[in-house]
Amino acid sequence: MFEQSAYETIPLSFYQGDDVVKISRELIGAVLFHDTQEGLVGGRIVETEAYNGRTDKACHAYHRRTKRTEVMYASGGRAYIYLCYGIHRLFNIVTNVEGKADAVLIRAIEPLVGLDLMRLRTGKEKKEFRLASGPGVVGKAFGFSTQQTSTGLDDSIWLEREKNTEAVEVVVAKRIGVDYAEEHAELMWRFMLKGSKFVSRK
DNA sequence: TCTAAGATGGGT
DNA sequence: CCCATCTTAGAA
Repeated sequence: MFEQSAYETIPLSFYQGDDVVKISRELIGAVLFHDTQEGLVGGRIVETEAYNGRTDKACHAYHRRTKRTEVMYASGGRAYIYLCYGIHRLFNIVTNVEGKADAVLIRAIEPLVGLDLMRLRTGKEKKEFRLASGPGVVGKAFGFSTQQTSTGLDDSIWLEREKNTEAVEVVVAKRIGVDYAEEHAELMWRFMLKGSKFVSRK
């Protein structure tokens, strides 16, 4: 469960670090919130992927700077939300300093707050461990829209972490759905909370 | 302008 | 395996 007093909001400075792979790993166990008129939802991040604009063929911003990816070039601590396959809204956290296009894709979440609202958004029959077990359903359960891209993570969308950082066991793996990235598809840049049943299915 | 393809998910 | 669905990037 979520014991509020044991958590603190992650400051924007955290996201401005220069190692997106390290940040991706450190975000495992953090709690993501989204407050809307419909209500508050929140949950523990159990799966992430790192994308690096300068060295990574899988990254949308690899050797290009377009209208869609412009937000990735901003300083860390904003949302990058885009439409995938014309259907899904994928939520990313922009990292690094201005000019460096890095981001962390949030792939799966363990629901903690606002489960009824998540079920309303994703479909009544949803099992709890499938409510946000994939980047597409994370976007759906949390009610993200592409218009929120570039929103700062210090307002209606924010993250919290435990004050006394406990050792979190993290599993490392290849990223999903990036076969087009050739040799970079092999990078072990996906991170999961060890033993979590809330991760995306294979 | 035109078009192919995509950091997916759910159903058959 | 198949397909929904629509923006975006890059080509023409």
